[in-house]
Amino acid sequence: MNLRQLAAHLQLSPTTVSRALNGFPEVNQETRERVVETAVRLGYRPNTVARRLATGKTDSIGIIYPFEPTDLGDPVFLDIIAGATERLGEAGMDLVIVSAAVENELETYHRVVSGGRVDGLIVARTRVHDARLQYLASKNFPFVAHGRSELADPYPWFDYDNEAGMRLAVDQLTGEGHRRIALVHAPLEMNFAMQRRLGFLVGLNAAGADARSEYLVCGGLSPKEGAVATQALLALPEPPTAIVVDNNVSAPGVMTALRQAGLVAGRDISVIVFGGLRSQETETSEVSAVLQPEPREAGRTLAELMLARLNGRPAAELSRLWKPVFVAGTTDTPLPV
Amino acid sequence: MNLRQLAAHLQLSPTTVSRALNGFPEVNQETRERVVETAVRLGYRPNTVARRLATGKTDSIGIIYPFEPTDLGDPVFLDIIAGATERLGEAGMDLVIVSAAVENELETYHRVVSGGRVDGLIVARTRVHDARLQYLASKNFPFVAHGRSELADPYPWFDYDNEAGMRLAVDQLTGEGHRRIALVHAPLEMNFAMQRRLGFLVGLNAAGADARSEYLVCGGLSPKEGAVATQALLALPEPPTAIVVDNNVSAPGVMTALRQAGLVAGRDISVIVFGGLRSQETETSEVSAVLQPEPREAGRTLAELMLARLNGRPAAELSRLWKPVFVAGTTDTPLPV
DNA sequence: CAGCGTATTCACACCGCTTTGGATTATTTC
DNA sequence: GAAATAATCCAAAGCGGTGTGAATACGCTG
Repeated sequence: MNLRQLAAHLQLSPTTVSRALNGFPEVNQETRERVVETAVRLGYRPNTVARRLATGKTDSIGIIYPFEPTDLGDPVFLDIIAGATERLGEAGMDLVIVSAAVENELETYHRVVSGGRVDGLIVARTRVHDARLQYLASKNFPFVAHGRSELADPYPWFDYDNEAGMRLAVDQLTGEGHRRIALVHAPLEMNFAMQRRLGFLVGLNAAGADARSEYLVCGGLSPKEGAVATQALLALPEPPTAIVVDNNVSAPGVMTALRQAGLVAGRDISVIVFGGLRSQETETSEVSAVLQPEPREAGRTLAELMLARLNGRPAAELSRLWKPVFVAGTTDTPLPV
Repeated sequence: MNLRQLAAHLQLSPTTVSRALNGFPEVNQETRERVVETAVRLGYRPNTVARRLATGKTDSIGIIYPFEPTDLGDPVFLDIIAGATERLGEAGMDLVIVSAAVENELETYHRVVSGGRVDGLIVARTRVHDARLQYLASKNFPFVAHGRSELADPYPWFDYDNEAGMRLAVDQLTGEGHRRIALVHAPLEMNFAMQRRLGFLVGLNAAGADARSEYLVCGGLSPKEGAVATQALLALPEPPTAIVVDNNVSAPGVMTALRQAGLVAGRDISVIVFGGLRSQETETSEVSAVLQPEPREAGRTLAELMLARLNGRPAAELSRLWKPVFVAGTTDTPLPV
């Protein structure tokens, strides 16, 4: 049942039927009712693809996520997807997830953009210098960045206040007397890693502590790398008394490494995780954490920004910065004197 | 840069250019090379939507997921999406995620199917009598079910051997001497819940224990409901000595309820979780679990079945049953004599 | 009653690609 | 050398909608 058939059935032209269904003013009220009634009765639904071709809008926005074959992925990613899907659904749009191998990520962006598959893209895990954002900006293709980046012109983004968040963690630890504080951070090409690192250094400095270079280790973005980095820290001649992990993907690895070394977090060593651990709802020992509130809301916000962008709102107005909060757990304790 | 322009540039007809790019035989080798070379040089990419309209294939398959506004979702869902996206990406297809409020779920199916948005659907969390599957089957619309269901004709599905898996858990507990074993199960309209419940009853029976009706409680599909169900169990005049949780969504709630009651799993009460807990990689106390291996592989398998189905393989051949395994943790112990 | 504005409907081109059914050469066959 | 065959290429018709400009009918004015 397509438009032509429906029109024939009604003894009307396809044009009029289309108008009637899409609420254009220049159609007789009586006719419209007749059209709508018959359409419903015959179960007519416009073909999405045809409409897309005609209008040039795909009514779907994409997210290209670099699924690593090895790691477990970002535990909040699903929540973000859920929130975004939900908000987009309210606007009648779909979310298309495209998988990209890390090595040909940019190629995937080219394909998706020039293939006209989606009206806009959500870009996750921004990097300090992000070729993806630069590409999209140069093509003037609508996008929303989940995390800021170095970019010449204003662009829509949603981010947490990473520097302030990290300050919360460091201030907590220095307040407890810690001075030998280590940072297990994500690769520094990630924008959030740089910002959090900055907050870390500023926080240490404010407390009159010096940042030792051997305490700044990269724990990648996987549990395994987090574990390796932690083992290196523990093997130092003078190991840290506290560890801050700047992301929740490698954090499980950090915890595992500590456990394997026979250390109990909160007793033998203090740990604070930026982003928290998903597990904490289940366990007796809760990880002290800097939390971004409501990952699902983050997804909704990203979608909201996207929709606003597609409605032509200027990019300069489209940015949101969320303040993380510190949530006390049992894994940080004052340094014994 | 569209096909027409590219053709004009090459002084060829759109037909020939299309043929050349799509590898049809009736085009001169020399011409083909010239076309391909120019297409690459000019950065031509066919418009996905137009191609879809012309061919009638959307090259994307959908998953309609009932995102609950309240719960945290299925922790393995992301892995499944990741696996499916990955496999579909290898075949040049996209995964479209459509959000559906629970109340108008079926309406969403209607819209997506007759709107011609996708070539096929993955249906998650099948129910014993599943209106969604019945609808899709009646429309002869390609789908793959994640979990079996009552359906007249053969259909493609992927599932775990729920009954056998539950037997592993029950046999473990009865082997440890437990007789007062409770089951916190998902709503019984879910197919897996029925199957696991069956395995539970059969297992108890095989051990000569009787299944008390007050030990069979519904823990919904959310941590909160799981907690409520557990509290009810603990409040019984004769509380169980062991609990099996049939899903990992409400399991965190069960653990929380135990903790709040001052009980330590593995010491005061035994617990086995079907599906395991995501947290277990981080904690010293590991939950004893019946595990389905590699959720990411499940996603790949679902995609694989979908592709096979779209290639016309008969539905009868398209089913996969995976055997769960028991993974010992520290939350189950022999009953003290 | 010619003239004109308004309300309603329609014919047709178009979106960008695929595909069918020739058309045009070039090559082979007898 | 004519006919059959193969190799290339192309015009045009979709796919199923939307959007533009024109046609038709009606009522009203002067």
